[in-house]
Amino acid sequence: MVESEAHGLNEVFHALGDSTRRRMLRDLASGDRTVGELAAPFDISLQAASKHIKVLEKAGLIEREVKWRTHVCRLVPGPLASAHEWIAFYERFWTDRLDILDRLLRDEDKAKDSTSERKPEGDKT
Amino acid sequence: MVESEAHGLNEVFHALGDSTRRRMLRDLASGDRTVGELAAPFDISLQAASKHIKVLEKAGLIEREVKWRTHVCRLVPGPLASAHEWIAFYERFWTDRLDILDRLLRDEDKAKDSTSERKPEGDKT
DNA sequence: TCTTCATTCAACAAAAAGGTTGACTGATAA
DNA sequence: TTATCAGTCAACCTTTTTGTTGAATGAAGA
Repeated sequence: MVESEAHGLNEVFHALGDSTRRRMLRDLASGDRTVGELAAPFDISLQAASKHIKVLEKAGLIEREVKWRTHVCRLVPGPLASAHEWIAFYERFWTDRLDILDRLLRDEDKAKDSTSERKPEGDKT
Repeated sequence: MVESEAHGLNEVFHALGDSTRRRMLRDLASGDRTVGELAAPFDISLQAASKHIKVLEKAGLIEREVKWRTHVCRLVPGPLASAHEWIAFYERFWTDRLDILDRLLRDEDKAKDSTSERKPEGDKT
């Protein structure tokens, strides 16, 4: 799992790496939207918005249903779940690590009090 | 919360949108690594790898401790947690939506058998 | 028939991303 | 003293991204 699913993750994370697109997803979370509706909040051309939508589509995050002249977009949950899993895995991984580190440091502090050098790790304003 | 934290998210998601960098994070999850060690698995120049590392650093995903000539890199959990939260929020949101949609469609199927067209939609905002 | 309208397509420009090579750094080992 | 060695910095190139404007589409409505 760890890295074998590199296929879609590039596209998904890339799609999420832009606030315009994240905003579009937010709007879509409230209900389906046409291309024009998705584009409306932004101060960019419809064509530019259309490209953003295509990025989301390519990442598989949304689908569109073409009802003649209007294209209705809708969220697709799958790919976000992959990204979610990826992050969850690593987050857990290094949360554990930090936990262990923390315990080690505490033990160390307890064992020897002042030896050679301390390695604070938890103070930087 | 929803979109006010757009600041670091762009950088974090962008950093995650590249498999080289994700692989570096994976390696870092097993323990701290020098720049050279992080670069080793890849068939790119050290300088290119150094740039990737800087992207991770700019996103706040890693920190480095410079021990004279060698730079030791270490994971930082915070930013990934933000990304995690962002995704978790939306995932829940539209999982719920799909759930509701599913129920609506099932009810609709049950109520009227064949009418004209479904038009789910249950929201505003 | 002719206009309308939502959207894409095409061509272009500017900026960012990702890669390369070459030069620099400066304590330490020889 | 001099070479080494990990890593950065700088300049450069190519590809991708993001935006622009202008034109095409083609059913529906006048």
